[in-house]
Amino acid sequence: MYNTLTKRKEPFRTVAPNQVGIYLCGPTVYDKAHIGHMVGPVIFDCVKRYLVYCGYKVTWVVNITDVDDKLIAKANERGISMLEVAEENIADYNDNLAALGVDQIDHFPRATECMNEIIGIIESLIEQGYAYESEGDVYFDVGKDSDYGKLSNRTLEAMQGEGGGTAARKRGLADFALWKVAKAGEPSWESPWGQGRPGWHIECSAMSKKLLGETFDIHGGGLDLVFPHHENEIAQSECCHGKPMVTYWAHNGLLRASSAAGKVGGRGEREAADEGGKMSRSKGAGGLADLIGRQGGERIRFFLLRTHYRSTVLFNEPAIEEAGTGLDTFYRFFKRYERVTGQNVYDLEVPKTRAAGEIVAGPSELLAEVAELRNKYLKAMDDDFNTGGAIGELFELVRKLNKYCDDHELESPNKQSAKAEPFIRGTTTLRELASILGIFSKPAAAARGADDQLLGQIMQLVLDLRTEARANKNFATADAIRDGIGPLGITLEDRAGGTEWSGGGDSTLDGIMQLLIELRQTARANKDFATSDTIRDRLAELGVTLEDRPGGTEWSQG
RNA sequence: GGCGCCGUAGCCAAGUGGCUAAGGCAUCGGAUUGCAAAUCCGACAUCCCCGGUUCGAAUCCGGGCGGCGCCUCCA
Repeated sequence: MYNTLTKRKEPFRTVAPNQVGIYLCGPTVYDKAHIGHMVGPVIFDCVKRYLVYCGYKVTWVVNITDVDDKLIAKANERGISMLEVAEENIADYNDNLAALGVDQIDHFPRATECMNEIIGIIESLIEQGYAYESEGDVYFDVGKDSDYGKLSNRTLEAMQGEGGGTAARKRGLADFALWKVAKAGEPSWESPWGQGRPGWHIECSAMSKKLLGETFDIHGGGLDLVFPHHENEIAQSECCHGKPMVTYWAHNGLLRASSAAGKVGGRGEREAADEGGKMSRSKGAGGLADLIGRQGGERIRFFLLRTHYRSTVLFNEPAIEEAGTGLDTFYRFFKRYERVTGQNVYDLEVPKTRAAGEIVAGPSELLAEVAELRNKYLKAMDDDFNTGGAIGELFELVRKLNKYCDDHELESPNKQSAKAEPFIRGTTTLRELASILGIFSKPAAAARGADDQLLGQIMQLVLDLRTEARANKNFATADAIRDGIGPLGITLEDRAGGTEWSGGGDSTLDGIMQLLIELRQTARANKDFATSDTIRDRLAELGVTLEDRPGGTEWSQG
C-alpha cells in the first residue's frame, strides 16, 4: 500500500491483529456534492470490500463537517439555519453514495455531534503547551511541533500562513485556529474560552480518536487535503497523544475537466463561472444527481475504478459512456448466462472470502484458466489496490467464458449439461471478483425517464409500419398491429391527419417490442427482408438493437 | 519562487529493471448470420526528447520539452 507519509509502497500491517480502521475525510456540506466528491468514497468502498474479503475486520468512518464559515455564509444567504443547510446537503450526499453503490460505511459522525471530544483535545493541547488562547480564539503553535510539515514536505519558512484579519492574534503566521470566537448571530458552543466554534481541522482529530482510537491504520482523502488539512490533523493528534496518528496516509488523485485546466469544482472552474459562466457547470461541478440520472451509478463507479486511484482522472461524459460500452459486454454475458442455465446471474451464491473463492481446478481447462486470471486479479489488488489492472482481468475472464460457451455450444438445446458446470463455476468467480469492486451485485438501474421517451419513438415506428401496410392494402398486418397493442393499454385512433395513440404503462415498452419482433419474424418467414430490415434499422436509429438467436430475438437498449 | 505529480497505440489505460509492453473504446480483416447484431479469431505501440548507469531500461539517474496539482476554501 502506498503511503503519502513515506512516499513509497509498504507492506500492509495493521495496528491490531486482523483489524483495520479507516478514516476518510468526507464533505463539508455547504453545497450539493459534485462527482469529485465521489472518488474517495468509491475507492475506499473497494478498499474495505477487499480487506474484508481478505479476512480483516474493518471499521470505516466517513466524517461530515457540518460547521464551517461557508455553511454559515450559505445559511445567511438563504435565510435558513446552518443545520438546515447541512441536512439538505447530507441527504444529497447520501443519495449519491447510494446510487454509486457505496454502502460499506460504518460511521458517519458529524462535527457538531462531537463538541465534547473537540474541546477535550484543544484543552489537552493547551495544557501541554502546544496551543494558546488569544482573544477567544485558540491557535495551534506550529513552532512547538518539531515534526510539522512531515506529510506535505514543507518547512516552516516556506509557509505563508493564513494572514488576513486574524494574523494579529497569532504568534506565528503559520499557526492555525483550533477554536474560533463566535461573532454575533453565528451558531456557537460553550467552551472554556467562551462561546465559539471549532476550526476546520480539529473535528477530524476528534472524530477519528473517538471512533478509531489514537493510532489507526488508514487515513484517506483527496490529494488536495494533504496540506493544510491533513498536515494539521497530524500535528494536533500527535502532539496531543504523543504517538503516531495513522500508519498509512492514502490520497486519491483529483478529477479534472478534460477541456480546461484545473480540477473539477476547483478554483479555475469557480473563476470561470464568476466571469459569466462560460465554462459549463455540467462539466463536473454540480449536477451530480443529473449525471447519475443520465448515466446510472454503476457506469460512473466503473469509470472511476478503471484508473488507479492515485492518478488524475480526466472527467467528461463521453468517457463515462465509453466505460458504459465496456460494461455492456458484461451485461450481455449475464443474459447469455441466463439463456444457458435458466438461472439469473445475480442469484448466484458468491464466495465472500479469498479462501472460500479458491478454485479447485480439477480436470477442467476452463477452470485452470479462470484460476490463473483470478490470481492475476488478486495480485493487482494486492499491489496498492490496482483496480485498473484488476478490471483488465475481468474482461479477459468474460472472454474466456464466452469462448467456452461458443466452443461447447452451451446455448444449443441438446447441450451436454455436464459441460455447463465449469461455466457456472467460472461465472461464479466473475461475480466474486466483481463484488470486490462493488459491481454486478444487482441489475444496473435503467437511466431515469429514458423509457418514456423511447416508448414515444417506438410507437411512431409502429404507426409508420401500420400506415404503410394500410397503404399497401395489407390489412392483415395493419390489424395485427392494432390488435396487438390494444391489450398493452394503448388505443389507436385513425384520423384524417394521421393516427393518434394514447395510453400505455410501465410494461408497455416491452410489449410493443415483442409485437415488433413478431412482425419482423413474420416478414422474415415470408422472405420479406425489406420489411424486416426496416424494422431493425429504424430501431437501431433509436438505440435499440435486436439480436437473433436460435431461441428467438432479444432486444436491448444501447 | 517553494513542494509534488504526470507524459505508454487515434482515444482511455495497466505494467516501474529481464518471458511475445495487460485490458477497454474506436478502426480494419476473418469465422458465424438471409443481411445484421452479439460472440469468437486476427491486425494495430521500439513506451515525449537527449545523455548516462547496467549484460539488459517504458521502468533507475541527470538534463530538456510539455501537461497538471498544492502552497488560500477544496474530495
